[in-house]
Amino acid sequence: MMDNKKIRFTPEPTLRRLVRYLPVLQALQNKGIELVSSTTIANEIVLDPTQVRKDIEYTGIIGKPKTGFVITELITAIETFLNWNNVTDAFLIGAGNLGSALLGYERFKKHGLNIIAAFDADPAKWDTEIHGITVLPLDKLPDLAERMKIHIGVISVPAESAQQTAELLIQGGILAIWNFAPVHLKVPENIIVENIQLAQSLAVLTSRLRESFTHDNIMSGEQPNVGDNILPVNR
Amino acid sequence: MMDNKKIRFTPEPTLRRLVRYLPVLQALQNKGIELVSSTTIANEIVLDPTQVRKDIEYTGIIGKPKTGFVITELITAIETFLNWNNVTDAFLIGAGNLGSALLGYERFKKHGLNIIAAFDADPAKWDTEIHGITVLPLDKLPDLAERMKIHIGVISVPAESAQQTAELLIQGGILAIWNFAPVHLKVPENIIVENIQLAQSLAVLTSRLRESFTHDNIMSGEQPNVGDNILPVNR
DNA sequence: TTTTTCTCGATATAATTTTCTCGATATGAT
DNA sequence: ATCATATCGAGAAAATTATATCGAGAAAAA
Repeated sequence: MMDNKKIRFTPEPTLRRLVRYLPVLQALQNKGIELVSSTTIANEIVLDPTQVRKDIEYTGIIGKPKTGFVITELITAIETFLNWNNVTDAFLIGAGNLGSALLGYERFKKHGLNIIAAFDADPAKWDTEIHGITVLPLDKLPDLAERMKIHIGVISVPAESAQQTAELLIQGGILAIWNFAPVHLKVPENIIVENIQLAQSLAVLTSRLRESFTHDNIMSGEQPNVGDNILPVNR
Repeated sequence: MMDNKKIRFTPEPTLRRLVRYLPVLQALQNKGIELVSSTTIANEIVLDPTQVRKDIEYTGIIGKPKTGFVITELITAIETFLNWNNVTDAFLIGAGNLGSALLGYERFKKHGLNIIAAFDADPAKWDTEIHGITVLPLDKLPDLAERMKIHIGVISVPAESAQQTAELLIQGGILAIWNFAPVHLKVPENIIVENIQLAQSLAVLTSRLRESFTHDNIMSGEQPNVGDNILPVNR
């Protein structure tokens, strides 16, 4: 299939920063300001102005020397770039604690995601409504996904059933999966998977906390505890 | 103080990968296997073996040529490195949909986090229990945090009140914040903040989806839609 | 008008992270 | 005992990402 070898995607750090620029821009807009410089944005979120300009370059917007960027233009360009102006219908699977919370998140619609149905394996949940969204039997998923041309699936099932849920989604012709289950999904390479791994995030937090203690201890000359082995040993 | 200029933290990608090694190791352990090579781990999650070795190096564990690493040793070392063997008590603020879901997550205890109390500004929620955890009035937070020497705060309040919640936590002597609110918190630099930004994750997903469409279109010779400006323009 | 100042965007440099290469070593096979 | 093989860990190379430098253009001030 042609040489689809190496298509370059936008770097993830850039995408994440673009999201952070939006509230800054909106706040300025609310103050009635029409123009913004990369420096202003950078100051607001502690970043390098050059980096802000590089990120903005991806959206295709070009600024003017001395004045900067037109805020409305920039907001629209970022939202378009992120595909947030095309709201896509999605299915959610797993109407447990987390799934229910996600169903209640109105905000997702502003971010291009509209969850229109939920699925669960538990018959007790079938035909109930959670935040206005009906829970359906899991086995109806592939057929419905295909008929409704659903492209995004949100997985909030327990770890054990995540893989088979993913397969069900793929069977239904889904293109992208937002995965909240703490497992690495094995999927064909054309399927886009974006993970929310709470454990990973928590690991960063707890490690940093340990590291900050450790560094303090080193400074104050205290002994690290047994098992505290901390930094890579150079030998 | 002293010269705490540049203490090097473990790279975040390394921390995140270490978390992913754990289930692989546990699965092998459950099969009765005692030794593992970096290649085996790497194959399991589609990664470079050298990278696996580099990551493991941080934990202080050293392997043996030809045989690899002792699985039990490695698991313990990773968990210790992540500080998951020292379970830390924490407070959660904001007992809404998401907050409640988080309170129901038993798994966090295995990851070094034990949420022992929840706080909310809404009097209707005071003294109720969610997943066995009592919800307390928000204004009791700073005093209690200080007296109980709580080091971690989990913020799951709406965006508008996140900053003031953070300040309340800091006032109570908290050291680290796990922030689920969609805002960038402004905190003193010694405070550790780890964000779960659903919008950012979603942005990666929706962008990739757009990019994959766009690339397909390019290949099939179709015109991109108006406003699809996609890739950085080289001029 | 001319000068000053601010900011863009192109290019260059630096830092970080990932991947590759290779000698050393432990194990199992001959 | 010797050889073949798998694997480690150190260091080099490559790739990616972030930061710094600087000429040019636009606006405001002199």
